[in-house]
Amino acid sequence: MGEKSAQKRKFILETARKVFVEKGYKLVTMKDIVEACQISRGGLYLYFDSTREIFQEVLRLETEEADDVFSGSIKKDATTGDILLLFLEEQKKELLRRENTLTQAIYEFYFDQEVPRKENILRKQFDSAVRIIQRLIEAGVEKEELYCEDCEGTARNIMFVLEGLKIAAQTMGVTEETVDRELRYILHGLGFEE
Amino acid sequence: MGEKSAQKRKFILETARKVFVEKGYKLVTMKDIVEACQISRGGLYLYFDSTREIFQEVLRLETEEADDVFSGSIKKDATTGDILLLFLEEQKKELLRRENTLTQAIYEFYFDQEVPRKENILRKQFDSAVRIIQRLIEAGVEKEELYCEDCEGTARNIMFVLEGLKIAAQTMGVTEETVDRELRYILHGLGFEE
Amino acid sequence: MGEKSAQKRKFILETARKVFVEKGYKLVTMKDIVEACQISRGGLYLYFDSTREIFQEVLRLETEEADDVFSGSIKKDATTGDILLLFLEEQKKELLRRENTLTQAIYEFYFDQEVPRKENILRKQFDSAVRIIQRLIEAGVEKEELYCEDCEGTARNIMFVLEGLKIAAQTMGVTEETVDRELRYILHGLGFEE
Amino acid sequence: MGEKSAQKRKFILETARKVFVEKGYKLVTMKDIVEACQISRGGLYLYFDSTREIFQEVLRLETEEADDVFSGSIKKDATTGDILLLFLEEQKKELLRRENTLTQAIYEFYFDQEVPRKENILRKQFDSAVRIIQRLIEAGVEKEELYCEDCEGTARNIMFVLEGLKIAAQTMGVTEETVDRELRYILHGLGFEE
DNA sequence: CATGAATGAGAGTTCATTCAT
DNA sequence: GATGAATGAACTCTCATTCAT
Repeated sequence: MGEKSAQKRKFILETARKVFVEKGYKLVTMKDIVEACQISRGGLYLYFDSTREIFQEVLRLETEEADDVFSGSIKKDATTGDILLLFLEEQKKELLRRENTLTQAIYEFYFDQEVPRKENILRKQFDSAVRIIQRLIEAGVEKEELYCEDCEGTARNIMFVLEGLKIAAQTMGVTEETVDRELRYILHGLGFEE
Repeated sequence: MGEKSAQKRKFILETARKVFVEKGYKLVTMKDIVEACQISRGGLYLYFDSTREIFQEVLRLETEEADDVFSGSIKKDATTGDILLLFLEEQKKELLRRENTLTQAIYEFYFDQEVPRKENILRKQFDSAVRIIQRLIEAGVEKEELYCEDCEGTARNIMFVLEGLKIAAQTMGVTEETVDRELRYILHGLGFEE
Repeated sequence: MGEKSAQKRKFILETARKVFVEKGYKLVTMKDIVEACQISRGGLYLYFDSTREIFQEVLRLETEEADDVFSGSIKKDATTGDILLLFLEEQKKELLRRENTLTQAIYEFYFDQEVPRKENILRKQFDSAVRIIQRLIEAGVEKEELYCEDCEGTARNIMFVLEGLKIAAQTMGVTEETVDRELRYILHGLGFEE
Repeated sequence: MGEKSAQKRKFILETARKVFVEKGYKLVTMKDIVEACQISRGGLYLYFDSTREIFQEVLRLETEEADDVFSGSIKKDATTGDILLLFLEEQKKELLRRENTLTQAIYEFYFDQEVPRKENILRKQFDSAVRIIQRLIEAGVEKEELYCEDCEGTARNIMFVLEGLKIAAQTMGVTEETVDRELRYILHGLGFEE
């Protein structure tokens, strides 16, 4: 595939992303994507064979960028607590966003697939987030900003709460207050004084 | 559309439930259900007009039974801690079950729908569970079996963790140890000694 | 078939008539009639086997009554011209009525069927009307109220104009003025002074 | 829906025309047309969305051609009376034709539709025919070939007679003699000597 | 590479007709 | 007689996928 192709491929993925944001994963058809991209029906097949393949690529792009964003926010110099707060704030924003989010599509995708554990991006991101939080907490404990008995357990617990909030936000609706209250609960458990 | 044979209606709903367990919500077709029920194409339409309608009925049955189960387990005489343990054990079983669970279908259904907050069964069940856990904890605190500063907050937090575990189980896979570890973490936070 | 049946049969035909008035002939289904009658699906088949059969019966009733009406209006004592006027007035009313008329259904029915000439009610009515008009004109000529060279030809011509007006009313729309103008044209041709 | 192949579009319309000739308008299905055209089920939908749309296009073609034919026959040099005769002869042929005529379908179509007066092709053709006949008669009167008091009224009357003959031909059957007699009646009224 | 017409499988839906009760 | 549940054929419409250009 030449250079031009790479560009078009990118364009398709970006456009398809919008479709997935709009309709989730399961009900998206090749036709939907063709129409969104305004390309020819056959043209799409030159690049991808199925919505599954397209979604996987969309997901790959998504997570690559996500990693960038993450490391970006961490590079800033700040106290450990600040970083943790920043991270949680970021999660909150993501959580509450109803537009432009792939969340539902991602869940639907993983409902459908028997993805080998190792290749499961959702899992990889979850585990990586746990590790980061754990390190943040450990750093905070060291500096005596935070209190924590079982840093790994706490980190994991936080992530499960965030997952719980995320799915709740998508299925039952969750207000900003609810999220704030949960975050406060978590921080309080860490001996964090606002 | 009258009630026709209540028995057949029931049969259809039970059979459709299996289909939803198998395929989730979004990709289930009337044809899938017709075939699973081994009834005629037109026959299904005597009872229901759409998969949406069928799913809602399946859901109603499901939650009615769920309520029964819940109150059933509470009737037993036991210490507060035991009841809480029992409840969490129940949740764990439910969580880890990959067969015969409507979880994915329910999530997909609520992804799709703009359900008014008050009619959102998922939400109602969540809120009701929070209240029950809260009462259990309060009872435990009174009997000095448990320790807790903010019972309502803790109850809600527990439920979000459970939600997080549930969606994680469906999308990234979660082992029994992971669930146990999480439950232990929660119980530990309540000053519960195993 | 007992008495009760005859009554129900009548009821079905009267109700079916409304359906044919509403939808024409070709697109009426047995279901339409069942629903309009509020009887059971199977019940209708005890009386009739098809919409075709039902329509034929409706038509029979219709024309029987029509004959009555016709002879009724003729019984009055009046000058020949008055009777002719009365007849044309009646036709005009019928022509312009868009509600409660079987006209379209009848046309559709005869489009569909290869009805033997002798059994064709439309034709029988047409011919009978021609004869009546002819006699009226002849009577008028005798009394020197009217002028006419070829009474049969004129009578037939009048009927074709009326048919033309009728179909035009159903397909292109025809105003009262248009009908009046035509009737005046006809009467003028007969030397009729208003 | 683009224009796709104009040729195939044309082919579909021509084939569909035959179907409408055969079955009228109301009972024609997309399937009928698909089968007549021997194209694929989905293929037809690339060109048209409904039988209604197809019929409208068929009708458009039909009337365009009709206009051509009409102006064609008028271009010939001939006495006014000859042209009128020619026109009526044409109508007669059309009237008596039981094959290859859209007449029934057109009537059924207009039964079904609430077509705005201005867009009603049937009406437009009727009105246009009235004007043409009127002009022919006027020309004939001028040349003293014909006699006529109210040329417009007569023209309209002729058209209603023709309409009456047309619908009679489709519903009760009309012999050639009947038509001839009627035409003779009309011509006689115009002082036309055969 | 790219297009878009064409195909045919498959899902939705309606209804005539039958039949057990 | 009467009911209405049940069946299955027939239609509508959509879309994944292919292929000639």
